[in-house]
Amino acid sequence: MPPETTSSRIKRDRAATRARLLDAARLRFARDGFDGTSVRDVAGDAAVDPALVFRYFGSKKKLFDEATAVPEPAAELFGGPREELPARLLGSIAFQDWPSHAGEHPLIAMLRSSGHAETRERLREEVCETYVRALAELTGGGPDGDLRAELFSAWMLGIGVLRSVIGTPAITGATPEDLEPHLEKVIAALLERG
Amino acid sequence: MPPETTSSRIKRDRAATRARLLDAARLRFARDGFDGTSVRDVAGDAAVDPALVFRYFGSKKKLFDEATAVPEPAAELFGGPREELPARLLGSIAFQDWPSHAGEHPLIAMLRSSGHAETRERLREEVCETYVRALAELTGGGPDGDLRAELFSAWMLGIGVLRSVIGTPAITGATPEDLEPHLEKVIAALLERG
Amino acid sequence: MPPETTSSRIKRDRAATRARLLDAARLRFARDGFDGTSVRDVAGDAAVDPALVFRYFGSKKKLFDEATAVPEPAAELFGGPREELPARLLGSIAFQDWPSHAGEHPLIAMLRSSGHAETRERLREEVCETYVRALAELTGGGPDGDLRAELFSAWMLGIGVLRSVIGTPAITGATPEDLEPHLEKVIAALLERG
Amino acid sequence: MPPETTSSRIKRDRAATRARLLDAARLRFARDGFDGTSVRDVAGDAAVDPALVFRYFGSKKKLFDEATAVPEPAAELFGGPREELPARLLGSIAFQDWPSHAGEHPLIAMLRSSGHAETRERLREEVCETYVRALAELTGGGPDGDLRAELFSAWMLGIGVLRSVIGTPAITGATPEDLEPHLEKVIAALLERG
DNA sequence: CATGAATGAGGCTTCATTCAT
DNA sequence: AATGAATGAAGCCTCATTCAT
Repeated sequence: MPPETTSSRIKRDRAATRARLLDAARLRFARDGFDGTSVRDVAGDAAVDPALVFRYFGSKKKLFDEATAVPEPAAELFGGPREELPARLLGSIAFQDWPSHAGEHPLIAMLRSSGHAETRERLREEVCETYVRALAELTGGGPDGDLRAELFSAWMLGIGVLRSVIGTPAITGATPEDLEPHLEKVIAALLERG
Repeated sequence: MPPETTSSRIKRDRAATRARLLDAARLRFARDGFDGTSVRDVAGDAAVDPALVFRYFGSKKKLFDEATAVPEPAAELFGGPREELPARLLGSIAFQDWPSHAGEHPLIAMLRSSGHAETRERLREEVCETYVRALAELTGGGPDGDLRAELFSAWMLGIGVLRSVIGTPAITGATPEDLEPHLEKVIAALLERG
Repeated sequence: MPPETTSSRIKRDRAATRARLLDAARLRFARDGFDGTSVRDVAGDAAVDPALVFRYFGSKKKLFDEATAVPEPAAELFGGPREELPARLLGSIAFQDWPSHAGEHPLIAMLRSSGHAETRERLREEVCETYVRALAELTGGGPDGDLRAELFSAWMLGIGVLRSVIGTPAITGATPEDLEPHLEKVIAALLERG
Repeated sequence: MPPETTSSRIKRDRAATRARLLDAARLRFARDGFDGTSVRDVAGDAAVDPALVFRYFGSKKKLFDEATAVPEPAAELFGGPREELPARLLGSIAFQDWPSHAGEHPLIAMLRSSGHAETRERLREEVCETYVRALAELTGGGPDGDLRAELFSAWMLGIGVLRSVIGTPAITGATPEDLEPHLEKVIAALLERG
């Protein structure tokens, strides 16, 4: 019997335990929010003693921060051809499955913890630095370029909220193809130089 | 002193106390969410013993339900000329001051407690029955009329979120006049018969 | 059966419960120090739920502060004839039984929690404002009057420590009469104008 | 490379590590007391894994016992001329810097952990066997020789407490020269044959 | 033998809720 | 019917200590 069998009990492996805690935390925080998640919950999901949360992360808050840290700037998301950026963003927010975040886009999931000021700040930075900044390049940069980029971001975020959180029927049942023609029009209305 | 005076005084007090509790609860729940609000907070704001919350409402949850029950459908909102409906809705979500809800629109405030399934359900009903239904009348009712109405609702809700919760600079600083031209275009893009 | 029988179960009486907690805290803190005492211990001694400690005192620290607050300036202690003051002070520190403080003088008991800076500060104030100040009046006020008053206070405190804390045999077994002649001499050596 | 080199290196390391742990423990226990010191603190100061504390000493308590064991009776302290013994003792308690004990005399430092019965017992032994015994030789051995020796020890200990723990101003600012005349008088009052 | 991952008990504190008066 | 004292569960976190590697 190979020795890995023993070690496959997933025990005594700092990196693995930390990662399991982080995974569990991402899921719980995404689904139930910061207040709705207890350290015991997370530790239980990871099949680990709650004390390890503090050993590895210092506090519930720091675990939350690390678990909800935006992943890589999604290089592929912003890498492709410019004209397709809005479609890719919308797809990422509304249609992509994020198994690590209970299925939702991280931004949408973080809204669930927006009662905490710091979470709001992180949301603002992420929306401004990533979405608005990238979209503003498409607006032709007029005097209201940022406003239009924000308005388009608002639309995408709103779609995400209606689809993932509130669950209105039409948007929830829609496919990317269903949305495509409307996306075109809204792009034309908000993003393209007026 | 006639006995009904006493009893009516008590009755008025009881009703007044209940109302004060509801007002306080609305404010707290809107500002801090369900989890961020304690029964003692609410009772303290109403200058009332916490036990009365249970006497009058049964539980914190039931107080929440009653406090966040959607008010009347805001007759005036839907009463005016049809063409101005989207502008009125957007104004209501993004620009109106709701003193009873810590300044925010009730829908936006309820998002703060969307970790609770029942809150989500109530949000869905409100969005569908009120916003989508009313807007669908403007879409010409094509096969995707509901979808377009939802997409427009998503935009308005997203604007509310970006303005009240996340606080992105351009939308936060915008006036109704700033938004007006964009509103026109998005109406044309989503609501008017394509 | 008189109604007091029911209320003699010592329940539902805010003042009495608070007092019982305070008594239990004084005893525990005196005997085991701040760190050696848990809120559960105190509440257990008072036959009360631990949560009441926080309801009535706010925190363990505040309970400690209130429990170890110096009682009245012991009017009788400083009221009598001046020449007998040292004897009365020594008696109070070394021989008086303080049932509220596990038998020890409060100052001696507080030494057990002197790991906390605030406790040291309170001790300093008490020693300076009460003992040194009163004794300095007996020193003839020479340039080193305060020093001699402190040196005499040190002697009394040391006796208290040896008797109550360390338990050296001769002092522990001594009676006030045994100490009297030595007291006279030390008074002459330290307090009286040299 | 001969094998004993390796084993002796290890042995030296083991001894050195043990010694470093003891030094760190002495310092921490002296400064913060038993309860205020954690095993991790000590191990951290010694730059060593906390588990070694248990491997080398068995428990925190045993580490404490060993770390606070009275050092050698300080031969030099008791070696000089008899008449100067009280002055040397007082200097050792009140003015000597004990870098191994955070600056304080070990007896004073141990008072900080006097909540533990065993610490008190060790304090008693040390005071009796060392101080009282040596001082009793100066009392002329009358019937109350031990009592007078204890009373003088109490004075010294009290001075140490007021100076190092409580920090009363006059004693804290005093130099050995300031104390010298008072020392003479108290020696005459307590130690010399009456 | 040394390392460090893991643990379980216990600490302080808050909260929704119940119960005696 | 109203008050407020009391409660018990749960929350976050720390610590001494053990156990696998």
